[in-house]
Amino acid sequence: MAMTVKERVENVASELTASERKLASALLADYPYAGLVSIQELAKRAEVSAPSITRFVAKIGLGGYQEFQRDLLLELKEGEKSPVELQDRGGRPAGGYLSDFIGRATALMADSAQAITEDQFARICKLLSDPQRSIYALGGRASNTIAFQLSFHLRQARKDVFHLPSDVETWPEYLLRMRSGDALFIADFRRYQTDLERLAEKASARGVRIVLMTDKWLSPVARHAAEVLAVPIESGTLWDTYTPALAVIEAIVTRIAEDNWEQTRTRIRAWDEVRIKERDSDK
Amino acid sequence: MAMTVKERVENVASELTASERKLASALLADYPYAGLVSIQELAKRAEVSAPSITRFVAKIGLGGYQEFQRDLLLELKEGEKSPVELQDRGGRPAGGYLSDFIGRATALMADSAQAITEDQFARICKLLSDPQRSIYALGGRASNTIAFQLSFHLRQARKDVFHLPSDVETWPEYLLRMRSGDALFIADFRRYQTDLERLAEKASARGVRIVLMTDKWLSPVARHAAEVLAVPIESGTLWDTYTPALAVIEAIVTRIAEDNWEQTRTRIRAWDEVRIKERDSDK
DNA sequence: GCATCTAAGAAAATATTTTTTCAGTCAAGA
DNA sequence: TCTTGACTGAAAAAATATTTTCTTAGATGC
Repeated sequence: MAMTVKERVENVASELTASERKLASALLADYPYAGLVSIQELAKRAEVSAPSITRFVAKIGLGGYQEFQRDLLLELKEGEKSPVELQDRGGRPAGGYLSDFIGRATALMADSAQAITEDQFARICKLLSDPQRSIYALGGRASNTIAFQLSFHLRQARKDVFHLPSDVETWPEYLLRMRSGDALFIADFRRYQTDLERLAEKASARGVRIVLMTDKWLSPVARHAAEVLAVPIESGTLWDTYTPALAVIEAIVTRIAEDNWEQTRTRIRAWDEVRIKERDSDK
Repeated sequence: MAMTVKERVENVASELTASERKLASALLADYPYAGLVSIQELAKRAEVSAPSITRFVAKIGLGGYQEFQRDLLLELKEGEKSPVELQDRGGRPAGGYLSDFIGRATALMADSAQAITEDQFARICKLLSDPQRSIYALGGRASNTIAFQLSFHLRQARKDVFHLPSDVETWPEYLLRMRSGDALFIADFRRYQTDLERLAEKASARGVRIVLMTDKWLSPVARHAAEVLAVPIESGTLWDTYTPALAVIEAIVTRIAEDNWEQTRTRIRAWDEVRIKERDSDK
């Protein structure tokens, strides 16, 4: 599938029949959108019959109209990404490595604001700040640090925040402690961990509301989740970045801290005092 | 068709059910392409049933899945033509809390590319990838997670990476192990921890090269550091964000992984194998 | 002018997709 | 604890899309 549809058409251009040429013109005139409608509509627009299209598609070496459309769609998706997004948005194309990387991350982050509605954001903040519920959090191997950022800051704003250790052995203990209505925050990006799905399943069975942060391919945990935060991350590539995920998490904890400012301040102060006392007693 | 599909989704966001929200996330995470596949495929990807999609489409005020796809296609076609409009639509200036927050973070991140020269970046990458040296890392209370991101990924690309525990008591042990020429990565943002400065001082005395990541007010650790990465962070405010710091760290580890790709791949594979074996023996 | 062949569309057959119906499940409230 | 109501997905039904078959029209060579 190294060939684009357009290339395929050009390759066979010389051996096309009259109506096939008509079709090719119509397709190339509004490429690739013309090919993304139903075969009948395309037939009408190109003023040929549907069977001619089927034959045409076979002629350019594709298995059928569906495959043809799938290919066009993939091209479209790819095309959008590389030339436009990577160069245009990322700023200096000839910049250095660092500014290049940061350019990409910046673009992705801007996207993440789009991918999550304010409504969902508000709902999740409300859920995680509800003092009636206990909050449990954890993440996958690489994303655990991100999840930890959430529990760390959340702990400053409210009580009953628990971060599950990575060690699977300890999970049952936490599971038993979870009560219906509690919330479990899970960050899981590719490559997904089956451990997490099992955990989610059991927690979900106990009536725990699961908030999942994942990438666009959706972790299997999504099956059990009440809320899915899908952040746009080029997860799985060497060019990974978790910055959009971090930004969303920071937005959540900041919002919660703001809304419960009095309480947060009190908690931080109390916490500081304990820390200072401990240190003094060390001396 | 004055409304885009995305707008429609946002309009009804508050009255969506659990699986509809899941669907909305999946759609927005890969908008609009996610919606251009068959209803069944979308159902599979979003982990909901096809009927739920039909109901969802009706809920956002469209006549059916076909109409939904037609609209998405039209948007795509339009959007391609005028990038200006796309930008206009996307970045609501009067957006909500989340987009506001992300907007700030994005701006800060763009700045951070400016604040660090490519030269310094390259120097640090070289230092941290040098197999002759051992690498030690840690961070302050809040920034430890960020530092951890560095040691976690660095560990995949090379040997001899150690993350110091938060517990001060254990530090002397690590200090004694450090040798002249080793590198110590410290992340320290306001409010600074005096612990860290003492650690830096002792390490520095042993000939350890210290790389400091801090904010523009410069942690006291800077005194002993060979390299200071000052990332623009509104540290100390309620509106904190570590995203620029994370971006820089990710850029560093990505660069190092790329430069030592063969080795990194080998290490990751070996690592995976051990993990899988462990899991198997659990059974 | 006739036979023959290719190409194209109509219609039928097939495959696929979309929608509706319906029964089970789960959470919230009495 | 029980009831109620809303949500959900499995399965069936309906609609639609795609492909195949078959017939006709037109071109070409004899």
